[in-house]
Amino acid sequence: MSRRVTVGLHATIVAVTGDAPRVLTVSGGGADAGAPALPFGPLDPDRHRTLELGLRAWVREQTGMDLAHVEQLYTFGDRDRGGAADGRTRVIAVAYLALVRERHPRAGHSAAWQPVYRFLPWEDHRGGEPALLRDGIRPALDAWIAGAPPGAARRERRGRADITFGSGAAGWDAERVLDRYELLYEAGLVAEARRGGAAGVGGAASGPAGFGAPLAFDHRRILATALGRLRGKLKYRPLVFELLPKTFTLLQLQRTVETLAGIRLHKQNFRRLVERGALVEGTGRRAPTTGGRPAELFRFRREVQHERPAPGVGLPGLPAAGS
Amino acid sequence: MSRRVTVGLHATIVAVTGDAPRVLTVSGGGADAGAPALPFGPLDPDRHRTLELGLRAWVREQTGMDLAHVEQLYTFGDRDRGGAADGRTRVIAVAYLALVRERHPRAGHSAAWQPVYRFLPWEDHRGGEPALLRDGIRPALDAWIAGAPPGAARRERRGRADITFGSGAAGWDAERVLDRYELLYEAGLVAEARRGGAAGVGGAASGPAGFGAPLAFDHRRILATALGRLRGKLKYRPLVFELLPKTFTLLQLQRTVETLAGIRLHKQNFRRLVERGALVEGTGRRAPTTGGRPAELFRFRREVQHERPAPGVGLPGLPAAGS
DNA sequence: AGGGCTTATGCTCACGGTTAGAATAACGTG
DNA sequence: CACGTTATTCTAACCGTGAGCATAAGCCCT
Repeated sequence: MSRRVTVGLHATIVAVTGDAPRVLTVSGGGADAGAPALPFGPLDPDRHRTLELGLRAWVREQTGMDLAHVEQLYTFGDRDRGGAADGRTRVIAVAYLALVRERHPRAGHSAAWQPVYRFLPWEDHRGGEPALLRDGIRPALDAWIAGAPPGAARRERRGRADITFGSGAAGWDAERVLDRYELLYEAGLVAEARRGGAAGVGGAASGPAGFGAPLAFDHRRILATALGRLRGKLKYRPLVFELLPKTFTLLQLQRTVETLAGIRLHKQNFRRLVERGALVEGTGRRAPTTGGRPAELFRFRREVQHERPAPGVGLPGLPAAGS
Repeated sequence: MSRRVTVGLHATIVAVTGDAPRVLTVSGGGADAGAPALPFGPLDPDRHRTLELGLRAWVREQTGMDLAHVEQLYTFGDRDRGGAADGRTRVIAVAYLALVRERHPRAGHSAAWQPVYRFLPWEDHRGGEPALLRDGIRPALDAWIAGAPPGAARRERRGRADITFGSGAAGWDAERVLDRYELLYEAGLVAEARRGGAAGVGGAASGPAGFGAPLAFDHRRILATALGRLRGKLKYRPLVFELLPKTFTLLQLQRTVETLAGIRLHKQNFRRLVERGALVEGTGRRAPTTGGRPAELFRFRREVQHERPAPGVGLPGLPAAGS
């Protein structure tokens, strides 16, 4: 007995290229043959003065990348979360979210950018509700619901599915990414659940591998946490600008937000929000035209953070916070 | 070298009694002679299957209390955060927020309830802006601002002070509890900063001990994190009801929210919000009268969590989320 | 040069929720 | 029974959002 405790520092590094949010992965290890993993490494209590510095050091070593915006997400510590080489070490995972502007994987490292929606395909609603949700996930969830004994237990399952997947009166809540992943995990509809030992409804309903591509260990849970947090924070913090070049058109800005939020937004209203919120200022210049009237290039007004309490881009549903 | 790593589990246990939010403390240790501390203990990798179970075990042992609602707050891991007995152990602190209904300290333990606003007196705005803020903190912050070299550095300090303490155009943002504490820490205006080694403006401006009563280690930072998170979450999660008896009047509910938020609310509108939000349902019964027309007793409608995406009590400024 | 296509940008209108307060109801007390 | 106190109902002004129309400014084609 008397296991050791190790603290792992895990990075969910997100960028947006073209019309897809991407996450940086390294070639995975662990029980599952080679599912990709998030970059991580153990805290070195001698060398790392703070957790965040330790994280940056590991990321630089594994991916050759220097991180700008970094924030802590959550700490995972269940005994069965995996992540330990042997059974004698207890690995506590402190997970971080990092946003980077460009897409420089840097050669010589095994790191690669993967579309976030490969791992969480049910989260992308920009083209309406994904077919996977209608044809795959909802039926499988119905089976899971029907698998509970009638009465309170079944109503409980139905209520959770309705609220997290927006089937009921309330619509789709883009922020509940983690709730959805955890529900699928409990229902045995993601590959990780088989490893972890959740019961599930059996293999047939969800296909042999479960929905979405798996990540090593509990890293898909971390990714879900990151996406949910990011979506929530967009509304009241000017995070998008960490992902954009220094100047950009309003459509670029809108597309980046839509890409992360997984939903489409009304163009004119979006424009009104960011302009009225004084989040951006026009440079006189125009963007290289792409077929129509050329758009003006804007730049982020950093001062906003010292002017208004909660500057964000405002997603529908929730009215914009602050002022 | 080659220090050991330990994971500490820290509990911020909050209750509301009368008109004050309270936090459970144990008799402190550490460098500062006996400042109270939050209950905490190290993770035992053999006995504690999850972090939360470990936390519950420690709290039961130290205070004799069983926790209901528990959520993770943040993980603190700076090398200089204190919390280690000797210099050879690196203690990572995973902090939790717990809400309990009643006020049962349980004899035989050193635990005691302390008013939260003893440690963060500038956070209570129910009676208007506290005198301490006007006469003590703002002048001291002005001195700190003036202590920076003129130009960008000084503007930067002024901007931060304005936004966190609401001096500028934007008003007081109740949620920025942590920002305010950290600003005071950096400015050397809380006792812990002297221990930690922040520069500060000198003792005279802030009094010999700094503003507010100190806690051991970095526990006041944890408390600030907890209060900020709690205030934020009130708006979109029905957390208040964890702090109230099973039945309560609408005024009791309002007072509890006000107590935590540190601001006064408009009575009629508050009532409309919770009723329209279907957060509560009336029992036919009336409360024992306290001077005026007797109020109806209400109870929390747990079903709400399965009906609406973000049920909360709604604070002013922000429109109620969801639906 | 002009028509047609595409994207950018400006503007309006209706709706719903919030703010703030008046007005009324129901109880105890002197 | 008038009065003070608290509960509860209702109203009017205001603001932000949701949605769509209309116009501007480029390109490409004939």
